[in-house]
Amino acid sequence: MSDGGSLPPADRGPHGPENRGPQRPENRGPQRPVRSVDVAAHAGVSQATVSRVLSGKSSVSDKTRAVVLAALEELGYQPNINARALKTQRTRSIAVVVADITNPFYPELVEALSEELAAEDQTMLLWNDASNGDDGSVVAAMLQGLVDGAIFATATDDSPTLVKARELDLPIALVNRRIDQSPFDSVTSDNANGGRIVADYLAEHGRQPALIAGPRNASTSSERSAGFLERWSTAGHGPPPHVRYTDFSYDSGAAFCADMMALDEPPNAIFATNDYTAFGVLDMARRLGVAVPEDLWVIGYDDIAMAGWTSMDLTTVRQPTAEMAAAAVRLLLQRLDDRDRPIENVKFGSELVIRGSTGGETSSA
Amino acid sequence: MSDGGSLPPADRGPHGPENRGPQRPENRGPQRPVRSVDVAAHAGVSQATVSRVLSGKSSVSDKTRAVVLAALEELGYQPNINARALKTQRTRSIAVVVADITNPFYPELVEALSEELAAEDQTMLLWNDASNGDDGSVVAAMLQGLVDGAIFATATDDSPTLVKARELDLPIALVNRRIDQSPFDSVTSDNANGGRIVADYLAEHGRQPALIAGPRNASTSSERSAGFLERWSTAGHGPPPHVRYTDFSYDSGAAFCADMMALDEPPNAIFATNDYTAFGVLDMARRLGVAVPEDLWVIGYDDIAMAGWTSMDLTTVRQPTAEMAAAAVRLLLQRLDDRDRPIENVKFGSELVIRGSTGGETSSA
DNA sequence: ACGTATGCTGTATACGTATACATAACCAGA
DNA sequence: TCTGGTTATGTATACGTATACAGCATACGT
Repeated sequence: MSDGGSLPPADRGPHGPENRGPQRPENRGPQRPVRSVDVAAHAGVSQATVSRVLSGKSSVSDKTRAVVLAALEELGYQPNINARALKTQRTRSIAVVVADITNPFYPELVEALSEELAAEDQTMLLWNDASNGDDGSVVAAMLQGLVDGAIFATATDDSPTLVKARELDLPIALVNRRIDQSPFDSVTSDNANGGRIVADYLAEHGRQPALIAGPRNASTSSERSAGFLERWSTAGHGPPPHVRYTDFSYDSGAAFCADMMALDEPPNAIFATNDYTAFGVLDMARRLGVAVPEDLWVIGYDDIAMAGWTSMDLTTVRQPTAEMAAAAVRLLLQRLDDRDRPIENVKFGSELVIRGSTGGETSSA
Repeated sequence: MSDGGSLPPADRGPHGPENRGPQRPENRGPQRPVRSVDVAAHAGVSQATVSRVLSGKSSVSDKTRAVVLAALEELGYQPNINARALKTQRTRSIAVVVADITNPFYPELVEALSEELAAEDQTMLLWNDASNGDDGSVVAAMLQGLVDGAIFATATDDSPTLVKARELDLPIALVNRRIDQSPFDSVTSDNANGGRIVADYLAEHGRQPALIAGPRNASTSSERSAGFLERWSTAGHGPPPHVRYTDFSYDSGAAFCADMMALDEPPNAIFATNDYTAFGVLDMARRLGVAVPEDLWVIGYDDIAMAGWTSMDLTTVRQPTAEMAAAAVRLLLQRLDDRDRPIENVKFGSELVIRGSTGGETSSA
């Protein structure tokens, strides 16, 4: 004990000398936070012992533990996250990267991720970034120790960020989309099979579809359309469909639908590789007076909540968003614990959900 | 100089003695991050000088600055955020608290907040929490130094979190909703006037409306409905409307519409205090075969993107979400710079946007 | 009795940065 | 030439925590 006494805070405030005198009833601004050393003084132990009680990793006698716990409670101790992170090199924060939070699929995914992370006592930092973090900010955040790892929901095959992250061997998990030859843990659903299911379903009912997909460098888009097109051609379901690769937006769906309906021989079904785009298709059909499903079947992918709305009533392929989010969080946290574990690629099943935007049941299970 | 030499890293790795020998082409795991002291050694200056160059707050000779900048670049230096935060007591991180990210109004708001914060070089931590952070996690995050401040998008009058935050005088800004006698900076739109506009518009066209609002403890809900109801009664627009206070959900809108249509004398207009709920109203009308706008006018509030979709085509009151987000960020950052500045309550105007869910223009400007 | 193992606790230190303080170099004015 | 004031830089320290290390007490075996 070199410094006098053992009173908790003292005159450490920014106000100068003393804070004595009659206490004002007003708030005097934010008090100086109480530190573990204050708790230690209050409990009559060393700071190290307080730290040991907090971490629980080291042995402390029951009596001491009780005293410390009481002091923690009484002083309302809150650990300084930054000091802890500096010392441990762990933040318990995870970045979640999403390209477009206004696409309603992502709020659902983000909500699930958020819950899973909270359950693991992790904090979520949300990157809503059209460039997918390709400004380098996500990598920087990891290198700067802002976050321990990142979950990418909208990875693209050619993402510079992921190239750099791979070089630096940063802990990253992909969810929803994966990338080729991925050196990253990933959680996806069986997109190719989802595409096949749709192809079979449409062929079974003698429909001649068109396809609107997202960009080719997104696995959700490429796998769903590849599965769909491959099945369509190899199974001899009919003449090749019109195909367009764009983005995943509502507007693109609307534009595609308008273009298709303007053809001499318009398709009588449109498969969109995501629900949000399918809504654009539906809305344009509505505007053009094209009857759904009589004259046009519409199928989406994801089964977001809005797909079940009366106004949409969209047949779609469901993927288990919540389970996928949980798996992604699990994979990332496991990797943080063991950087050398083998890469794991989890794939969930997917399932056709038939609603009013198409006209018939399917015979296959 | 007490420690030998001035080589950057050295044998600080977890691998033991030396890292010499023929370099392996494989990645050797994440390299030890380079610290300011490494940069200093590389540049032949002291760590303090590197820090001065980085902060720019202190004078450094042009020559030294150039050398340091070159070293920073060459070594790919990234500052350790936690160490910096520990020293400065500033994180440059802001919590954004939202009750339900799947309500499509919030992704739009969050996106705007995210952009504004990024422009100010702040990181956004998203709290998606049905309890509005009332588990205490947001307050804890601030006390623990995880974030410098917080923006609440879904404040409620009786929120324990805000009570505690007030006691602790934590830097918080409210956006979208405000609370009574607010000791917090806030940014809202003129909700009461929005309600009045809707009342006048409906009366002008001889409609007899019902009202579905969110909870009473949300200012958006209470102010919009109060403005609406007060104007309706004081202007002698007609008999008092049916009113229900629930949550802001789609399902509540649908349920309310069903209940209203089951009345002996159903209203021929429904005003919902938010778009998301109005969609539920619209969808139930569609399901029940009630013609909109012929038999039922529907009006929402917020003018989210979906309100403009063909399937919704919803008349609504627009509030300037992006501007509000920008103002909220500005207020919070100003408060962080000066904790004693007077509370500021910014209020934006709002404007009726007439679409197909109602049948006529308005005569008032 | 001794020595050794074990459990508990305190002391000292490190994490990486920002900055107060000291000091040296330089320059202008007399 | 000396003095006083800048400017530029280095040295030392603090932020709050976790933990290696050492020391002490107790328990246990012989």
